[in-house]
Amino acid sequence: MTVSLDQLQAFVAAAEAGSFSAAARRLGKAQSAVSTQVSNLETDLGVQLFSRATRTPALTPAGERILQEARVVLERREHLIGLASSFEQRIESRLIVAIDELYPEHALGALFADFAANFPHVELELLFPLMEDVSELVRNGAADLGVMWRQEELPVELGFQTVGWVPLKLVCGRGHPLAKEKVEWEELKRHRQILVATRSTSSSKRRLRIAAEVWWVESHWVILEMVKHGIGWAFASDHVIAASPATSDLVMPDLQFDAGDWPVALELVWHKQRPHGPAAEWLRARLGSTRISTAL
Amino acid sequence: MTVSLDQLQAFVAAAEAGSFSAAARRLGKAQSAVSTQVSNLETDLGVQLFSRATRTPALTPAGERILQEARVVLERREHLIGLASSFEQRIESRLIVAIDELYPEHALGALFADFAANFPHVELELLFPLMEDVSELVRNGAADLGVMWRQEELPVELGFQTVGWVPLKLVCGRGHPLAKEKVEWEELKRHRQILVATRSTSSSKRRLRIAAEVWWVESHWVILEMVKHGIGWAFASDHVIAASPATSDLVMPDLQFDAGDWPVALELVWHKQRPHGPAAEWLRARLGSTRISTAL
DNA sequence: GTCATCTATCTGTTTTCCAGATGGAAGCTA
DNA sequence: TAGCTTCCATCTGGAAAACAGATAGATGAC
Repeated sequence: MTVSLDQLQAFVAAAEAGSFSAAARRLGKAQSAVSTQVSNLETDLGVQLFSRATRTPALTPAGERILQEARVVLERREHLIGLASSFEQRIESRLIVAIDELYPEHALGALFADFAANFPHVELELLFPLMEDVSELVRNGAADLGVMWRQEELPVELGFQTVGWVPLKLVCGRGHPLAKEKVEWEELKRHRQILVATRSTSSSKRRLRIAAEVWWVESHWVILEMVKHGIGWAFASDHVIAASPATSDLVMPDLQFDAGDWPVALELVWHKQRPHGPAAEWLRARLGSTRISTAL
Repeated sequence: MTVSLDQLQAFVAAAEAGSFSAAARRLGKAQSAVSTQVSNLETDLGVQLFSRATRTPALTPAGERILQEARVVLERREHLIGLASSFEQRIESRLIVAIDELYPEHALGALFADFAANFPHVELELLFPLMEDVSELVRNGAADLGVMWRQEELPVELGFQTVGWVPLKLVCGRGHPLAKEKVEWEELKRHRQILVATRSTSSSKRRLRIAAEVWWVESHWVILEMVKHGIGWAFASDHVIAASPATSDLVMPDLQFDAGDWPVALELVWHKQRPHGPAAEWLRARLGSTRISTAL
């Protein structure tokens, strides 16, 4: 009896993704590979993990229990790999950090000034990926660290830590129908919402969507321009609003159901398996301890 | 980066066995297979686990740390498999229990009478393996449960639980030089000791050896016969002494350094991975709760 | 110096896993 | 109800990984 980690990984991915096909897409494998791995695991364990009564398999009670244990095994393996990589105590020559544009830039200056003083020879690259999923960049190795919005679920390979909250404000143009007193929830639905476009297929693509009709735009600045021209309404953070030339033409509707601030949690993410050099560790510790203040 | 369980298993086995060759024998694999697995693990982790300065590799400090984590991963996998097998709630048709002869037989009668009443259709086989290692029998599946002496280390696949203590008494013949008053420790060393022979290569082969000169005999009864004839001295348990025809010719030396009883811990062992049916579970619980009394 | 034992490497074979194709079924929509 | 999309299990051919066994060189015990 073997029970390999690949089998457990396929099993956990299938349970979390909801189907073998979705798990295959997540793992970058063929659907038949996932199906076979799960089936082999059931044979090795002598237990049926999924019920095949419906089109997409559903976890059995035994499967629910085994799933918890499988997660633990995979986590212990990640921890072991993380421990191994901590032995490579060499300062990395290059560091790539992906930061969601929602993170207030003013907080970055002092942080990276200290970083430069502490690590004068590290070549730093900061990404502000608007059209890509930060977690995916960290996961596939294109970035060493990431700061992003909280997501419902992260790949098991990623560790995370909340680093603060950023308030979003709902804005529209002066002539927009929402630029009046006493705006109700249903009215938001009826008017076009302009959202940030991403090329990711993750659930983050649909974050903060409220309206039935939406536009997708790949630029915060262009979004505010469109809002100014009354094409629709949008969420934006304070520092983006303050920096926009359209600021004077934007108004915040008088929402009857909310104080007007929508706090969004920002999280630092890293890959558990990837070697953490002293520079990344330093930055991670600082980002983790430098709480973003909602009062700028 | 993969890091498979087979790699971790090879690594742990090598660390515990002291060499790749010994690990290969333990795992039933070719030496080259273990060597390659460990080498691949080092590559995958990016850490050197063994130093190759001497003939047999020695753990590096990083290897020591990783070893602990590897054990945890393997243990979690065993636990998962054990959980899976607990879902097979079917009473087994046959049960094989290996019990070291040191276990007092009088305690077995009532126990198995209850067992027969509770599981009338289970075919029971009791082994009293004198020439074989109980733990090895359980490990390779020749026995479902085992009762044995405590050992320095058990294979990771085995679970264990202390079930009691059995006093051993030191005996010699009436005409033996030790059959006098005030026997010192050094004198035990100088006279031949007769030990139980096993065909196992484990450390249990050397258990309780004190004297420089020893004989190995594959029978408790024959050992007492030889003791009776003054060939040497030996340890024996009360119930073996009481049942031997040589009883009246045996004396217990007047030890100056000890009360005369050498308590030996008996342990119940089982294979974590093997499905535990209700019968085995019942027996395990009873053996675990029925403490052997030193006062018969 | 001899012998036993160990490790790393190599080779050929076996086993395992993979992607892709396919057929059948479930579920959604018009 | 028909058509379409999506999913799963199975099959096939190929690739990759792991294996056992052989071997050379080195270490260590006697």
